[in-house]
Amino acid sequence: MQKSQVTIKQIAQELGVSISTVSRALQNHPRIGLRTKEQVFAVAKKLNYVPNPAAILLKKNRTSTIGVVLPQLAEEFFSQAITGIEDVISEKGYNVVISQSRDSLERENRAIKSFISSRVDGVIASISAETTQYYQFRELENYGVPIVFFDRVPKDVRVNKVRGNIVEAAYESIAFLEARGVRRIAILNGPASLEICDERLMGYWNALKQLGLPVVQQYIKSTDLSREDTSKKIDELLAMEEPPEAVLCFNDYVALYAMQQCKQRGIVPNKDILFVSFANLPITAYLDNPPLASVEQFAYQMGEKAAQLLLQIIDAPDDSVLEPQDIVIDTKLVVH
Amino acid sequence: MQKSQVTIKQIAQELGVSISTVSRALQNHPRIGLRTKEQVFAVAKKLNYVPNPAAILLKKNRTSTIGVVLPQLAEEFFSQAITGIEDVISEKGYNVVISQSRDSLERENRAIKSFISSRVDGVIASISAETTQYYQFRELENYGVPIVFFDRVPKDVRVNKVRGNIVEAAYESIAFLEARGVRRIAILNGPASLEICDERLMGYWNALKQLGLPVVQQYIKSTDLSREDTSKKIDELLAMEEPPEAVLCFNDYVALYAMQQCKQRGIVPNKDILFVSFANLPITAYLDNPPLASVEQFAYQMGEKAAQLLLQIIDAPDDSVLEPQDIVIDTKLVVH
DNA sequence: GTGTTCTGTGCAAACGATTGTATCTACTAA
DNA sequence: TTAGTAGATACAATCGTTTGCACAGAACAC
Repeated sequence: MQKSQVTIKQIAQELGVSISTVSRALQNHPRIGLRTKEQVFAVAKKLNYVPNPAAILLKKNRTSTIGVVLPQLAEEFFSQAITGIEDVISEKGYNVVISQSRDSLERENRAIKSFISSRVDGVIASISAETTQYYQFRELENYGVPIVFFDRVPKDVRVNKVRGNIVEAAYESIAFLEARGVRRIAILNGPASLEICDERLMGYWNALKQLGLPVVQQYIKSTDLSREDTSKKIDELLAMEEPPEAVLCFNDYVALYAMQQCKQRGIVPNKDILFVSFANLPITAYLDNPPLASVEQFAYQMGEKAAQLLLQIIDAPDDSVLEPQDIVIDTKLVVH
Repeated sequence: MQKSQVTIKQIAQELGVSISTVSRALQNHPRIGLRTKEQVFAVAKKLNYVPNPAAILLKKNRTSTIGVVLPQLAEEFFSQAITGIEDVISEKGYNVVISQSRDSLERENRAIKSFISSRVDGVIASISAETTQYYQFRELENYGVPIVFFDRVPKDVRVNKVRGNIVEAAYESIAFLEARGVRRIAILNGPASLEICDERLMGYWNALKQLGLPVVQQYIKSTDLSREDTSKKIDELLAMEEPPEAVLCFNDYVALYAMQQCKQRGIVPNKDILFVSFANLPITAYLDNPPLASVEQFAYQMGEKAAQLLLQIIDAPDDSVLEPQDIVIDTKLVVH
């Protein structure tokens, strides 16, 4: 039943040439004659030859596999990004190994360890909500595995990043609300360890100042992205003496959690209190009462860019020193 | 910067023993003395030794990698299933390579080819909407790669399957509607090539007969799962002289497409026409007007079972002949 | 006829681990 | 004392492929 492994040895035997000739022929080596090449290809096809990746890896030290670690696939943003990555990478003959951290540092570390032992050629990562230190990623670098971060990129470190223009998007969101006459605006941000949270805050801040809106310290909340924490924080906002008229949320999930909590408190979202968020998930199109507006971050494109950058680094000659790149992708505020 | 690969050879040198001793020590071979073992482990740890998977594969012909091909990760059902698969499989030291077919036969075939050339130890698949023939999967079997299908399993073939109890779920859904006094019930099914579509139809059919509900040929529609086709089919139903009072949909996405189309036609879903569907996606919890009820299919559990079955087959001794298994997981109708 | 330059091919040593068999030492039992 | 045995380790072949080097023959110029 089981096909015995076809090797170049068998091809060589069948043709009465040596295995080195076969190997070179299959690689289109210029020193091999045209006729020989044709014969080799014909026999290879006939025998259904599939090169053994292990042997190639052993010689070339390349797995043609890249590892991706991200919070969770169930978030459409990430599954779209994966699709972008896959499209770019599979075109170049690479495979993708995916691991979900589910926002747990421990899972993230496990994934990285597994990437090291399976010898991936590179890693694309979007860090977990718990991640504040990067020694585990440094470990990858020690093994010479290049890394590109996307969306949830670490701050403070010189690394390759692909991310949305969050500062501007946040600014734009606030301006959008201000144009509607809203003045008291809160922010339900994510964990402070993420650079993209700083950026949201910065855009928020800038906008408040430049547009002359009131800056209230208690309007600024950060959550660990869980439903529970989000509910708690929105409750705090609602309980204030002067609650905000609008909330800028870290992403659509946070907005949905918060909006549900509002409903439970008898407050009608987007009427009594307005919501604007990030991600612009396709599912929001099916909501009767989606966030007023959401920042489209072009996840697919981000995945593509990250993959392209990674491949570029992998393909760079070993002695070339590459400066870490910081690619910023423009976002777009979509009004629902 | 780049750590040179640490090999057992270096460990051997450091200790002044032979590489075979090191190899056996690392595998806890009984023939190696306790003291030697301890020393080997200590040095391995010190040098940060990571075994080279290629070399092991070359000898043992095992990649410790399994391939998963499914329609799309963005569907929460599938990302949940992946999570179940990952949890089971990573515990046994396996990796997962994921490929999305996006319901295209060509992409599915490409994924399988790539699985063959990367020598995965096994494959878990949920077939694309376009798939009607299975020769590409047979190809995998030719190479001795075991396959387990889940949810979207092929029909007519003797293969390993893990699937929901769809016949019963469909029956139950119809009974649920009948109990509410509904009599004219249509079905918006998926492509006929999928066994799970047959089963939906069978359950639907059985229920209509046993409950004495009218059987109308034009009430039975099948779609290719796309938004366009779904809109077209629901339009046909709405345009009938005696349109159905309720529609049983292939899954929540189909239901959402259909419901949106209804709205466009000025018909209020779940009031003018009722919807019941499959999948019970978490996102429906955020809808103001979700399908009236949805069949929970326990995707995570399905993924787990599929992974367990696959590992069991992989671990079975080569000469053992295994009967294909058909594992059925109970579903549950969740009323919203 | 001798050297030079191509072209086309083969030999054999890697890559890093596993594993059957051989070897060496020390100890026990007769 | 000596054969026998068990324990600990080493040797070397092997997995499938790549690749530097060697080599053979043909074509060409002088």
